[in-house]
Amino acid sequence: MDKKTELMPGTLDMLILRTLARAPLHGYGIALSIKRLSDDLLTVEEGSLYPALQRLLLQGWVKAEWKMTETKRRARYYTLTAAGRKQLGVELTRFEQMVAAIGRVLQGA
Amino acid sequence: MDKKTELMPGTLDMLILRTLARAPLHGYGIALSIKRLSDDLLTVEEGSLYPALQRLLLQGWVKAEWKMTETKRRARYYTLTAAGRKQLGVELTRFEQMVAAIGRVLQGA
DNA sequence: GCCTATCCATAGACAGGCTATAGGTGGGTC
DNA sequence: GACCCACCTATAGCCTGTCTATGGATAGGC
Repeated sequence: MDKKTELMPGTLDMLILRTLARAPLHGYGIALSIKRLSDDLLTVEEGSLYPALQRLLLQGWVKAEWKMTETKRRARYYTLTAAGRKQLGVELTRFEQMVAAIGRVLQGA
Repeated sequence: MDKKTELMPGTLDMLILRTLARAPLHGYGIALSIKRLSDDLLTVEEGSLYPALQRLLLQGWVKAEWKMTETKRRARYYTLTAAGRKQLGVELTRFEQMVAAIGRVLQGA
């Protein structure tokens, strides 16, 4: 009955890449950043986040290394690669096109 | 390698409801309408369209009846119900919120 | 007689997000 | 000392939704 998705399917990779384009971050930090910037409207569940990060690693769009956080915890920091930056561009363009196209259909030109 | 989706997942039901809000149509006509209004950017495959229509029927958001087209063909016309109109509103609101939220994340407020 | 556009519909594959679960640490409170 | 909260990673299995691949049928044009 209730459509409960907390994300727009297909946009998660783009959101992660965009977040990492600002600065390297660990998974938890990425989720927090997205949540905060969206005023709590977008919530990235762990079960979505980590598989997504695995995908991005496999594609070579991000790389990862273990570091210590400021709070002295072990955490895996993800960094955008050059390919990742390029991919981000592709996805941004596609997203904007899609939204524009949907807008035209909704509008009923 | 190639992200090939012709639609933004999760938006199809909304697009169909919006299309039917203008006038009752058969499946093929719905697909054409969306394709044209979006300047061919959004293509609704049959394998997506008919399952979607079944969903909408089950939810009671549209009803269907067999009629003849202007070109003398048997075709199943779908009409928006009151509940469907309400649902369309819900989905439109949600979509706009989502897009706005994503925009904020991309922007990096 | 054939081809294209029009029309319906389903089965099965597949991607991606969600639920549920599991485990570990630093720092504060009672 | 026991406990809880915030922090942090990760996986298995489910579910929803879209795509691919089929299958079938008819009207009209060439």
